[in-house]
Amino acid sequence: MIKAAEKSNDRAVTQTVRAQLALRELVLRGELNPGERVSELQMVERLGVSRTPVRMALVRLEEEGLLEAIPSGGFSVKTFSEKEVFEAIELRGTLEGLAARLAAERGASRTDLRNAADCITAMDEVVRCGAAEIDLLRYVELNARFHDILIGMADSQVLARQLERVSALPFASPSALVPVQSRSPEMSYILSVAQDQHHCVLAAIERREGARAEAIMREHARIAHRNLERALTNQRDMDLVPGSVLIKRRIRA
Amino acid sequence: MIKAAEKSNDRAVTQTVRAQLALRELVLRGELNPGERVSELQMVERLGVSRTPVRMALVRLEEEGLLEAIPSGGFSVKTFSEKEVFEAIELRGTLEGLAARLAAERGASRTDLRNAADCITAMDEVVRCGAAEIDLLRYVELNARFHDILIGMADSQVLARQLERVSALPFASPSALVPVQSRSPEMSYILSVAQDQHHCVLAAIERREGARAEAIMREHARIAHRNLERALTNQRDMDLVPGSVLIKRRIRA
DNA sequence: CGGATGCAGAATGTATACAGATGAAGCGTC
DNA sequence: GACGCTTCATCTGTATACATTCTGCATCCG
Repeated sequence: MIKAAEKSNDRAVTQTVRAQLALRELVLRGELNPGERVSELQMVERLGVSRTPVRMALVRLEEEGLLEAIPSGGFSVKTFSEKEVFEAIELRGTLEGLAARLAAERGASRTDLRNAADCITAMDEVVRCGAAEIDLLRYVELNARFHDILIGMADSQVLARQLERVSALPFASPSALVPVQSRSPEMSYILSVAQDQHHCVLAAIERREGARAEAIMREHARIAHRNLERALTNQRDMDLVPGSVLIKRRIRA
Repeated sequence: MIKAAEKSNDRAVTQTVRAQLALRELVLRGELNPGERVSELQMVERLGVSRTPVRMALVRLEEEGLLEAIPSGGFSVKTFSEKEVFEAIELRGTLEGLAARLAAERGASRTDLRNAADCITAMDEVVRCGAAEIDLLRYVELNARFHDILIGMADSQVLARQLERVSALPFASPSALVPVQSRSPEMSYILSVAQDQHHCVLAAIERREGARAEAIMREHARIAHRNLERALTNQRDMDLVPGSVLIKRRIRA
């Protein structure tokens, strides 16, 4: 993936985009201290592009929510309280709920329904494996695809755009917290619950049951809630949470 | 280069911010043809700042949703279908519903509750006037304030930020479509319904009735829905809709 | 000893020059 | 007369120079 990008970086990919991707990576990997100012000149020498693309990237990452404007000028790496992370997940659940309801009320296309069904079937196969043998990476990939298809079924550019913004916060994206489950003894139990919700929401959409579809997606997001709670109490599980370095942790007993 | 008058005017306001405000105004007033490319150099001579601030403003307005990136480079004025406008309003309703629910579940502060109550009381006075004498401008102002207070009661930066984004689309903001009512014979009727919803949502929040508060705010947004439908069928009412020039209208019988 | 002031360094905001690319218009040929 | 090619103008993307502002530290005064 990255190789392909580098391969064609001479033409299609502008310096601005490259700077944006590289900067995001730096922020998410915690190589820039949270709360600290992001110096343009330092980024110039670190990313190998001039100030103009760096500035563009900074502005875009601020809009994306990963950076914060400093009143006196410039940007700093944003930090998130535990409360904010929970709220971001809740927000995603609400928006995905809206997407599911719209899909149900408007009616999804046959191809969308079939794609979603195929996706669920593939996940069924992954989950059916013994707990020790589960291909979590594949599950994460399929899960992300299912959520994308769902958003597509709502057929709303406006909503899709907003959901993109929420999911830009790495810990709020649909499958961000799935890996945390891998450390849990209840993993296969949680997975089958989540998977059942996938089945149910698709059934609800097919039957035009908007309210039910919405409710299921909201509850579905609450699984991420629970996973996050687990990660917050078990220090070592935080490694599995993307962008965890941005989360300003409270002291816990 | 900077004139003394402008310098004293606002030293704090950067050229970028000025360009952003001016450009947004140009777009919203329809002085830039929707769908057309926004030339940087033209904006330079029209806004009186150099290319750099213009570029910054363009990027920010794209993130804001008023402009659209052209694949080959540059930006164009975005157009919205009627469907998208309805969806934006629905989205705002959903998010405000979430805000109301959070406010109810978490409990609002006494000062917030009192401010909201005061705001409603002031609106009551405006609405109580005879239909012919209503100070619509004041109602719009109070309405906007009430919605702001409500968002504040949810006490969620993440949610507030998202709502800001949705309301950036001018026709989706809470009181954008109120003026359309002024041309309606049912104005005072609609106003009192909306006002009753204000009363009810506040009561629900006070009593910690989250589900009810959420449902009310969703339905509250549907009033904007109805106003928009009116404006779309009555050509002349479209003048009252902010940013109406961006709406790509379908042919209607 | 503490606080204020002034200076130096750096960082940002802004302007502009340059290069590659894109799109259109005009000319030539079939 | 139409189609295609070439050329040119214009635009964006990028780099860099300049000016103003902010920050941090050291020094000086109360």
